[in-house]
Amino acid sequence: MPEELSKRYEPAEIEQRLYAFWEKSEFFTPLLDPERPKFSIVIPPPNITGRLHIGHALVNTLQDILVRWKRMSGFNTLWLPGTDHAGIATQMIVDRELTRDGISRFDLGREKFVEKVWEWKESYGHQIIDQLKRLGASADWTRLRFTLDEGLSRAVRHTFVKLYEDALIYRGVAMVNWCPHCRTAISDVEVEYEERASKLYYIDYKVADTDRVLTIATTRPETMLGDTALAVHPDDERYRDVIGREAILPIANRPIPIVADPILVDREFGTGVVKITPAHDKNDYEAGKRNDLPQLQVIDEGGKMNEASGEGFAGLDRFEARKKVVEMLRASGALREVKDYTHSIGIHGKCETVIEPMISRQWFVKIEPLAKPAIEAVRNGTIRILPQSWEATYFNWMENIHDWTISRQLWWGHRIPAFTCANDHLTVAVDEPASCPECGSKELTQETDVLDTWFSSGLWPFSTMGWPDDTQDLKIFYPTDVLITGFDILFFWVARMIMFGLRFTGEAPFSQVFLNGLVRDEHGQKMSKTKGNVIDPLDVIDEFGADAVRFTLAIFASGRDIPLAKARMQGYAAFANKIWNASRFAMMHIDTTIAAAKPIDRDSMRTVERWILSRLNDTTRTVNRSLSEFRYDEASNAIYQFFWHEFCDWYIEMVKPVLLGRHGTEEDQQRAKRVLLEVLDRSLRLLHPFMPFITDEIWQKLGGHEPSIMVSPYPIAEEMLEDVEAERMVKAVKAMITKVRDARAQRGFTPKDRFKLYVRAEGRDTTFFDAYAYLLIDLARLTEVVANEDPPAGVQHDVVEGFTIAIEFPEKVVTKEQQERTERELEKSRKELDALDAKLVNEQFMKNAPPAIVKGAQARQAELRERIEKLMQNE
RNA sequence: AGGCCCUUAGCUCAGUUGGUUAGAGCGCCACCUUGACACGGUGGAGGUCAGCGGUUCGAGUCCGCUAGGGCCUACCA
Repeated sequence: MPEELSKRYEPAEIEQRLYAFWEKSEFFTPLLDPERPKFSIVIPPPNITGRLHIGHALVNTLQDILVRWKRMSGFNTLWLPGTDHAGIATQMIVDRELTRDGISRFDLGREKFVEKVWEWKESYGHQIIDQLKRLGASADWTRLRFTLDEGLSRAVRHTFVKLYEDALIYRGVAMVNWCPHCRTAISDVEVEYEERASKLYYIDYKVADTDRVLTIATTRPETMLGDTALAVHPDDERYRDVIGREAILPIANRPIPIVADPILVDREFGTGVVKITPAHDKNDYEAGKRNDLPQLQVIDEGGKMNEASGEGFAGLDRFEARKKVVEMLRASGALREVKDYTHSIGIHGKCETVIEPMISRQWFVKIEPLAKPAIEAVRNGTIRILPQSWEATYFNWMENIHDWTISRQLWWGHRIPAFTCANDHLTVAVDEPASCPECGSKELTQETDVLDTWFSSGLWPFSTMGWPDDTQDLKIFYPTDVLITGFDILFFWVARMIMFGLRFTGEAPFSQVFLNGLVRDEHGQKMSKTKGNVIDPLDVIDEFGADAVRFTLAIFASGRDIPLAKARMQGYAAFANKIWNASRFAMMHIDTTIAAAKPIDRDSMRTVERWILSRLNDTTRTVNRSLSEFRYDEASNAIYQFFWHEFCDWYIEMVKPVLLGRHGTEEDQQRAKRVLLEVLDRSLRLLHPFMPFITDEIWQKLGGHEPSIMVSPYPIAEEMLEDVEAERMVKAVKAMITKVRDARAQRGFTPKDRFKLYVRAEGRDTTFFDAYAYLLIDLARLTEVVANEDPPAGVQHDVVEGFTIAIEFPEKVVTKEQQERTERELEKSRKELDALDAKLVNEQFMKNAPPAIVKGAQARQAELRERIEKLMQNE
């Protein structure tokens, strides 16, 4: 006998207790059994600096649903969790803490600082993991990894050395994206472009030894201090005569050459003359190399003007310098014009600082040889990216990919395993060599730069399993099956994992990638603190329960962006309560446990029982199919509709007369209890991946074979449970009941008022009425149901699902609204019939349409004719 | 500039390979404290599927154009 439940579902206590139970029971840890079919997935490692936001909640809910589904479906399932050291972000946080204490990291020195960051990590780095647990994430915490762990660090060094030996990593001087705030180089993908309102300054440059003046346009006048040439298009008639001459750089009064460059200069744009600053602009850098121009750096690593920028400028911030340059130009009359101008500028996403292009010595990955097989893997279907439209984006990026700047001038991260000896010989090795292999020098210094964080996360699917060692985990769980992550890190992370995975393990690290959309607010706006529309997952878990939050995220997750509203969570919290109460009702009647229940004798079942099992079966099929296609929305919606609107609204109501002893035999009641338990049990198991807490709480009380629903088998659809006849019959009964309720309401009667119903079902077995009259009486609240008998004159007829029905109301109270509605319905039916009539005499239709469609149309035609006829009799 | 996506009920969205009467949640209106649940029940209103054209026996669904919106990529001074 199951225990009783409280009247309302209270998630807080239950969630905590159950999660502890699951974890203690080691349900999250798979077996080391290579014989069993496996399912594996790795978490997109959240930054240790992170606090669970709604995006994390989404991506981890989606993973957990998949993982719980697969685990219950018999797969030896591993969800491998971990965190990312997040180089810049973490360093910034600890930096800020130091600033608060009045010191800088430079006061501490590198070693002490890194120690400090580790301390910070120990104190705060697990916060996000605890928060994932609140969501119900069933990851195997015994395998928790961190990108800076010794094991993963070794994998990183190993990779670096391999790539270096294969000449795919090189050190070189090039123009990179430099963040003056973080004082480090960053890669192309880390630069975000923003449209900003700015100014376009037109500046006059005098041509030496002539009267000519050339006007150039620039958005960055301060960089003119580093100009080393002007450029025009070689075919531009206007400027042909000045090519090869010199221009005088205003302010600095320096002569600079005027060169011809067809690549840099667009004749149509601006004045057709361009200033060239090879040290502070990507295009100019290239143009400088083409034209053999000197590179004059005028801005330093902190974004301040340096000595070379000239007297009065050195030490000035680049934006201050801009103002000063403009002032001076204006004063000297060289500033011809200033126009408003909107253009996109590069920003460092982490700190919002405007990127300064700089020439510096960095480490790079030669990416093309890695990209090629990665493109091929997606092209030939080894890896599928879903929704598929992302594949185009992937190809577009991979085919135009640039070398990857992997060195960072930070202290927190994987220090590049490159060593330079006193004689300047470079050695790259996994472990620090005792002496220089070339000259034997013992004076070795390690490269101070660290690696881009994404370099280590790019190895995540296999570094976390123990690579480069040949471990059990790798043998059993690699490659993984699916990767679920946000589309915003397709380039940062997914592409790099594919490249590294193929290169180092010879296998694609996963066969499917599901990219989920962005969580937005209810009006499709991006969530942001300034807009005040941020939904904090921890708050809503407190408010509505983790199950409701998960379900809300799931029911929207089709791969598109998710418009999230608290109202929806409230709705699904209500759903949880509905589940709770339906179970409560069931438990009031069920007198056995799942484990002790006898198998159902299917032959003895009545139509409504066959119907609900048929519906459940269909739902089961939909859920399994949808989940295999990442259609979380479809899957969750199917269960929701089934549970609430078929099981609760209809089946429970239909079974009440039997359960409460108003109808049927003792045997009927026993069977009804058994079916009720069966449907509840299977529904809960279907629901479990979406709503793990409430389902387990109830299910454990129902006494299953296993200690928890999460280790019980997931339902699969069975062919034999489909029952077309039962579905048709119940559909008709439901329609009749609805019709009666509607007619009653339209006439202004309340549910207490009971009437007599006449049903005409020509040619049907009258046992139908013996079997179902009680349902009509009970659910439609009738006095009696009379079969195949004419009602007294004046009683109105209607036709429902092939049955003619008539309700005997005490008097003909037909309101105006009622009359109008009937007329509207009649009109609609006539229109539809006209269209059908036309269709069915159309030879083309009869010839081309499939027989089932034609048959359907004919049946509909017959029904409409009868309905119109009956409705007209009423008038 | 190139690419991708979107436009269906008041709001937010589903709608499989074209096929009977276009659905859901919330919101709205009316009624109901019926022995699981008022976080509930019952019934109802509400849509020329952005517009135009085409293919087809048949188009929300396929094709083209137009309008509006979003996203991504790109070195436009």
